Amino acid sequence: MTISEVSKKYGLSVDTLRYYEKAGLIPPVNRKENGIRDYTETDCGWVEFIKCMREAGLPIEVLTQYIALYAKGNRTLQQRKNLLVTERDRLKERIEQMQQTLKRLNYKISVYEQRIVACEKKLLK
Amino acid sequence: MTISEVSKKYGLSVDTLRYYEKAGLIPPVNRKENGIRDYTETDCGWVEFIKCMREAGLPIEVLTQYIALYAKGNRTLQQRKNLLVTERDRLKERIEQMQQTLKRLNYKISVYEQRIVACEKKLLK
DNA sequence: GCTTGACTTGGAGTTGGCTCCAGGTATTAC
DNA sequence: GTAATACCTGGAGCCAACTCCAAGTCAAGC
Repeated sequence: MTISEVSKKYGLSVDTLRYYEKAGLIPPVNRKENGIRDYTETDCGWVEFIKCMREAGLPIEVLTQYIALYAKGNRTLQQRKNLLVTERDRLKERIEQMQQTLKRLNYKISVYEQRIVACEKKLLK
Repeated sequence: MTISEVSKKYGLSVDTLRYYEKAGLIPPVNRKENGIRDYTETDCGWVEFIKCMREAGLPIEVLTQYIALYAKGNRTLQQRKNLLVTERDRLKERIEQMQQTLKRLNYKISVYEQRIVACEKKLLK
């Protein structure tokens, strides 16, 4: 799979895909003899994973670390797990806070609705 | 209340507080004759509100718009409500996606736990 | 009356995360 | 064979959101 196909498939620009690889967010992508990227299923899997994690707000630095640990093989299982736990907890926190804010926005909107109705009544008098 | 007191109270740097005001994220803060900021309860309320919205990821530009509409008075009620509804919907979307990612991380962590246990067993043999 | 410390401003600098560009190579289409 | 197209690289540029800095004002304490 070429880079532009992967780009379309996941909605990431080719620049972003190359950037992710250079930055070590995904393991080095398979190449053809001429040096052109030829994404395997596995490569695509990484792209999808990283896209998902980035969208949830995990910082690039952390993901880079994760991939670096992954590259070191089985002896980093525990460290990788710890990293994921830390990020999971962070994410949970953020979600909870955002849920509070969602409630607040909903309440604020309902107050606006009441005020708008009240305003309209006034105008009709 | 001085800017440094507000800074401590809400955990925002004084630079950020001034930046927020200059950028129009909060309405102009009350001043003493000598030009020094003297935050009223109302000013503090705005700071708290904006802090909350920023933490939930609402962009500065949107919040600036909201404040600009607010400054125009009652005739912008509907527009302000619309803006809040848009942002509420966006936020809801983001939360749902993050919840998916949270699940995924939890699953991934559980797989790691199994693999770590398996590894330890192997070593004990 | 002079130092200290908290405030003021405008503007420059930084960070994270892309995004764009110039210059080059390789394959395909005519 | 040459033009178009898709890829490559290193590095510069850009945007959002702060963060820092220099130069100045002012009140309080010694």
